[in-house]
Amino acid sequence: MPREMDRRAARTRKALHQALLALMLRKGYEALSVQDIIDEADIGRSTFYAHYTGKEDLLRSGFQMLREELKEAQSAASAGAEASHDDPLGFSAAMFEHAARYADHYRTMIGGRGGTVTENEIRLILSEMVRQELPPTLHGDAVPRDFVVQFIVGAFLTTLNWWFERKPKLSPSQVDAIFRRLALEGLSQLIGDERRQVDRPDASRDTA
Amino acid sequence: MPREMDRRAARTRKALHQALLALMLRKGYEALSVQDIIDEADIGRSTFYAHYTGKEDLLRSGFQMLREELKEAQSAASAGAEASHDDPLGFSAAMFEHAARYADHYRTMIGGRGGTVTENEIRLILSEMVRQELPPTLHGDAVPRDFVVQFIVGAFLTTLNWWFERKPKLSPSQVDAIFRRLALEGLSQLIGDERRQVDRPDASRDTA
DNA sequence: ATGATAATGGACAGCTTGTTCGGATTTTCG
DNA sequence: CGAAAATCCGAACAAGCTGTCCATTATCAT
Repeated sequence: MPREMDRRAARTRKALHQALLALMLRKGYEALSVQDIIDEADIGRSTFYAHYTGKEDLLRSGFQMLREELKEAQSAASAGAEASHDDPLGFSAAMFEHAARYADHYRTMIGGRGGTVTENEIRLILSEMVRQELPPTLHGDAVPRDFVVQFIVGAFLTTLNWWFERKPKLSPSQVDAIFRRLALEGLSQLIGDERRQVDRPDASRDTA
Repeated sequence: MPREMDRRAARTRKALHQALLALMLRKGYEALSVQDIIDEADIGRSTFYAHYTGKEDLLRSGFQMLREELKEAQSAASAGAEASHDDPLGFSAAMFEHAARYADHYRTMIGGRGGTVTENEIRLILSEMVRQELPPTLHGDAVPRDFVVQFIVGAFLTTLNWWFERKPKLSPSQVDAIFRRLALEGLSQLIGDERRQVDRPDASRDTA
């Protein structure tokens, strides 16, 4: 791999990435043909195949950057609050921040537009992040560990999708609050179920 | 729509549905061509287009049956336990039973194999079911109603996918128990977070 | 500037799609 | 049973996409 890339190559790749992003927002990934991409980017056919093996390759390479940056955000977040195992979803705020900054990219990945490949990819990334944050032991063995991971990742994706589609005006921290409320405390509190009326921990733990 | 269908037409459609199911289990939906389907079903090209406008049409028509049966299962479940608003996820057990019976169908719809169309379709079906079961008012206005719906649907799908991919031996009721544990009570109880150690309601409510 | 290197655009064969025929076959109904 | 009606079939089509090849052109290092 060439550490420094020819300027032409760099420009070509950038153009392709931009074209892909724009088209995915418009038509979704699956409906896209290589033809569409090179038309949008105004790039020759063979040029495309000189750089990537197909649209999936192009897509994946686009993830690389996001993936690394997200990992950094996680590190930063769980380093700040060393209480990683105390608040195992502590990095959720950082994640929503990151999503807000790259809203367009996330939008293409999540919900209908993304398609199978994209969905899988982001699931893997998030899964690993969650797995790291999760404490080594869970109370009781009733709920398998890998299920918990999947559950959280699913909740992330659901939240992101709802955010972008329904309430794009909400700030990352607002979304994070809603997410945590539901994922951490569960549905019982929200739903009828008066009996359990939960003597809630009075929510005055610390700052908010 | 012909109330009674010509036997030949019925056979053709059945063959196409079976072919689609088999191929989706093998290769997934997106990767499928009409060519593959008619080869597998041993049906002429023009015959296919005489019945359906394309593979998506065929797919959707396959849902019809499942959709109706699932609705019935829901009705039955929430009729038995009239406490619909008391235990708003009371039909979850019925849903997992249904999924177990039509495991092959569900398997094609969920997780990688399904593709975008399928995923959307099942999301819609489940969303409506959940929306009906949800009580008219939620405690506090912190969490928007439609978000709760999406959250539950997402949890369903996550659970189904995990079940099929990782622990296909589990019984519907076992899966349901795990699901309810996480969705209703939330993560706090499972995860470190010793402080909140929840004075749990002693779980001796009534029958189980 | 000049040769070496790499990106580029256009053209190619192979495949899938969706449509349109006429003819063969099966079903339905009298 | 027998005829009319409906359905299936196979072939052939234009159009579109895919992935590869090669000659041309632009950039890089010296």
